[in-house]
Amino acid sequence: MATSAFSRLPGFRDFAPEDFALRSHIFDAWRQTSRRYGFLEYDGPPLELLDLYVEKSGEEIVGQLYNFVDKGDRPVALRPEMTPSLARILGDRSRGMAKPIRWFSIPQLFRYERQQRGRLREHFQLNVDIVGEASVHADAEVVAVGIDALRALGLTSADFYARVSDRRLLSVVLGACGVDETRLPAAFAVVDKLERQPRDKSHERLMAEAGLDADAANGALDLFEAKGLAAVTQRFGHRDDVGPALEPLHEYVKALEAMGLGDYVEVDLGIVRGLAYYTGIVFELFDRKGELRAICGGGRYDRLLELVGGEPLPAVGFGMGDVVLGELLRDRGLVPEYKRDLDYYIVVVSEEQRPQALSIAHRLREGGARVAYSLGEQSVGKQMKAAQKEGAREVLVIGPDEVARGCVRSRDMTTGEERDIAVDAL
RNA sequence: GUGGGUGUAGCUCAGUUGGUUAGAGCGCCGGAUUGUGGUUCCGGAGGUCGGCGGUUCAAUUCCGCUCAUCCACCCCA
Repeated sequence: MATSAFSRLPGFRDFAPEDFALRSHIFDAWRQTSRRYGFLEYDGPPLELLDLYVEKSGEEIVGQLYNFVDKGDRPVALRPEMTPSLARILGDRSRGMAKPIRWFSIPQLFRYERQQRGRLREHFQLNVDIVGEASVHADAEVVAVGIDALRALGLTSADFYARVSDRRLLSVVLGACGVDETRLPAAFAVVDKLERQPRDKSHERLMAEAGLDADAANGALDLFEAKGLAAVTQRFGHRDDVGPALEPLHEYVKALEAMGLGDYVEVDLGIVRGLAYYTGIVFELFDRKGELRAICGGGRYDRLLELVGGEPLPAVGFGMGDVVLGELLRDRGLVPEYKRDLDYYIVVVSEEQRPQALSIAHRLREGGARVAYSLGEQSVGKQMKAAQKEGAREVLVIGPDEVARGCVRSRDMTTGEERDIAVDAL
């Protein structure tokens, strides 16, 4: 493979028109869906102070950031996610804003990691957030946007589904299983890994890291493998701590069912999500075949705004990346065929007619039409070929005869039909 | 960051058990067709066989390193 002296940085993409078409297709669906729910679009700078990320995720995340010291000696980083920026932006102005705040954004995000399928060093992510509303209906609304954004791209419940959990419920269930409060973070980490490691390994870790005995660990694993809320309700529903903690998820699922999105939702307490700032219901969208990484992930983060120095406001949101989504659309044959599209191609028979051709082209363009013509001197046959390649729907031929008669010869490129059109009628 | 697979034309891939000028299809450019596209036919351009080094009379082929890419791990925004 011939490599130019300036190769593309690993994990970064070029978007030639064919690639850009898919990107636009995805962005259009994201924007239209978000707006249908009343969300407003915003953006922030791609470069932020490093501390914004260290603050909420801890020092260790720095290893995955594109960070450097700028010329003003400020430690800065390319944004790896949007939520901290959102929290910062709102921190400055949320006090004066009507609640709930419904905002969305499509930022390009960066992370310095080894790339793999569905995971690059740069991607675009739809971020949808509701700030200032603690009701579970905000949680339901947000996940509904995520589901509908995918439906807008032609995906159905046969292609993907949401797995939802609630960290508060998970905490009390683990407590009921016998996990000591101080061991909860460790237990969360084991639960997060449940699907990616064999059961006996999880069992071992629950004992070693979460402090459970063999029976308790088995009981907990049975509970998580059962999915759904039934097993938890049956076993712990009567308890004062677990019983009430089941309510939010029940209401959440009921709301989504009322929207007609019940087929898309499955309760699965094994969904934890890595980020430390989530405080309540969390969810991830996966392809049904389980071939790809999570398409989307989010949840409630009621303390983040305060943490970043803003007004204490409850919040819920998600991020949906364009990379995994693009893979899924490709796999399901849902990428629209790329085709060039032009309203008119003007064929100039000889150079004497070029001024008339330019005049017509300009008039048509002012009317909003997409118009092109050969920029060099070429045979009519060549120009026809070019018109075909550029996807022209109609060709306007202008030669000495046409000029003499004050018309152009129009050819419909689909039917091949030709007719004269008076120049004034264009 | 760790381990493994892969790397031949713009794209998808043949091929070379180490031996003169490395091939196909698609795409691109030109011609048949100097006032009419799609089809067809003919022709052409395009490759330091990812890079560097080693072994050899000879390396695209074997070896080492490196880079890129893919998979698993790690991590997950």
